[in-house]
Amino acid sequence: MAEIYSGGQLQNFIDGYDVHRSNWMRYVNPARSLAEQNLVACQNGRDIYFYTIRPVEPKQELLVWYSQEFAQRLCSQQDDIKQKYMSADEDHEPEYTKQHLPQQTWFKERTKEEVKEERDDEGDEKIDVEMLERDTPPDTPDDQIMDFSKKVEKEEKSDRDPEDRGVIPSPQFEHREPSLGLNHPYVSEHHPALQSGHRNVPLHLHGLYGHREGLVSSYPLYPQSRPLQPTYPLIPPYGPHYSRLLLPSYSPPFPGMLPSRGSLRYSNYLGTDGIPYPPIGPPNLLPVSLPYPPSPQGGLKELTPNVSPPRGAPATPELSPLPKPSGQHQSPEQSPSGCEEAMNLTLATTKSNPAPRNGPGHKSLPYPLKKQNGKIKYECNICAKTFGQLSNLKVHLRVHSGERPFQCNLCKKSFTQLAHLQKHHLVHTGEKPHECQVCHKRFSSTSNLKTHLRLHSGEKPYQCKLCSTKFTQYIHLKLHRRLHSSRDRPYRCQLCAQAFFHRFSLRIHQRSCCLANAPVSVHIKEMVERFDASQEADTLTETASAPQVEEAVERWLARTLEGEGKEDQREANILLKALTMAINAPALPLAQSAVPASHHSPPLAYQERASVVHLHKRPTVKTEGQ
DNA sequence: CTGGGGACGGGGCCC
DNA sequence: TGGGCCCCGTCCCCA
Repeated sequence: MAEIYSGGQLQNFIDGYDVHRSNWMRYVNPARSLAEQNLVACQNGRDIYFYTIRPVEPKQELLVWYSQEFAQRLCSQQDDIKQKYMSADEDHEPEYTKQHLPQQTWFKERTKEEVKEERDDEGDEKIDVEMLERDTPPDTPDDQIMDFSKKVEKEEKSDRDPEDRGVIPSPQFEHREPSLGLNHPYVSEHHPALQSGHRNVPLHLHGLYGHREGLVSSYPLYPQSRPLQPTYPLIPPYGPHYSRLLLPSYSPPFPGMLPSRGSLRYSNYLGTDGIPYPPIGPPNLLPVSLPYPPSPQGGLKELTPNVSPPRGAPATPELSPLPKPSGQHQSPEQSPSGCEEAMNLTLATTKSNPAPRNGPGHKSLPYPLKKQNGKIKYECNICAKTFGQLSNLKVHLRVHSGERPFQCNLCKKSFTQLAHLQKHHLVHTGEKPHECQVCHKRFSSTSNLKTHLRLHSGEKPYQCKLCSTKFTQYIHLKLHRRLHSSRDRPYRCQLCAQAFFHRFSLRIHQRSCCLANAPVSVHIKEMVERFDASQEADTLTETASAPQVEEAVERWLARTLEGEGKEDQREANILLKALTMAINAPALPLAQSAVPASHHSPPLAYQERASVVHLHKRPTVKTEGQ
């Protein structure tokens, strides 16, 4: 039997005593061990459901696992029940005595006697249903739970013969079929709302997670729309099959994602809100289908959380973050009873302080605060970077700590942010949500789409400052820059150590800038450098005459400033004159290079105009160093 | 070598 | 407080 609570009030109970009114669920055996379990009972609204936590092969017995302690508690509660009967409301006491007292002893009597007659292969514990007290909104849509049934139905078509006790074909878990819930045996005919005799039944077989555990009060934390949560400590942390088959409607969107770095510690992730896993991404990002390779981590041991997730946490931890590297582990194997111990650990970890954090960024909490422009800034104590919000800083700290809590189970890549993992998953799904409105080519990210759009707009924001070649992507500029740096520049200035590809470039450099007033000749110096690396300069021989160099400079300037505005063209002409003067200036003996620059300054006007050219550079063009 | 696309990292900001 | 979304930037691969 099971009690159904809503809003903390007992609404009804489900009694599977009468075999003629009960359905198959009353016959499901308890598992003898956690590993044997393949069913979990849960409450949705007024109904109790079983759902599978691992694939169930044909003819395989369905087993709901209950802990030893739970069974003992159930038995010990019989005394409590009797006492409650004695003190029950007078209006109902007679009916209880008449109608329900036999059911109180049912657990003991039936499990040891009646059931023995019905079944040959029984264990000692005979508990049909786990009692849950989930305060599920009555209007919770059915499709919010157990959508996996549809998948299962496709995969397994097997016998639905109710007489085939314990060997329950998966389709029988189809939640849309009312006859498959545990409510069916009795509630339809004996619903307390319809039968006054069943109201306020003082049964308190609360089970593992009754009020005495102090956990029920956390349920209202879940939003109304949040679907049913499984009874967590009864759910072993199985691998991929588990995540695929279970409650996908509120499972993470990408079943392939399993935290696999070490063992799971939900308490670390839960924080204070009790929400056991990250919200699901937008529906349009859900993969249509996913390959589902078996977990390379193997079986239960590797995937078993060392600390059970808090009650109400989902059965699917795929998108839960990986454990922080600093926590202490305790595997279920270490505990006398993995389930109960896990529950206790959960309680302890959720109530106490989280595990201390190690590593950089975690030492000097609380985070240092700065005030900038009247706003509080949170400063990273590693790199001194400031953030407007503490949450941003916390995410940032993962950069220093190396923590990458979100791991893709398909390729084992891990990420610092869930969003990155979600974006990454598009690699596996092949989904490309972003479409170019011009050519309708699709891209997986907005960034890549934006880069692509430059092809249509002609925008080339990255420009080489040496040869003025423009690129649509920065990486192209960087690769291009290697061309300049990889070549030998044999002609080096004795004054500033700047080297040039061409002798005439060095000559222009020395006559125009190195010997000129430094503040105003910087741009000239840069222009000479760019010209030196240009294709126009490459076409010249080292013995080129001054007019030839002048002509090359003219061509280069024209090409460089092609498409620029009139103002830039005018400035280019002035710059050309400055360079031309330098080209045609008499050769300076090297000894004169030591002469103070002011003695050899080019006309001031030229230098000033050159600076103007620099100012008129288009801001959208990013050259090196910008 | 250039150009194009894919993938990913980091951070800002809103809710 | 943390998730979600968005943006920018960077790197890699390949034609």
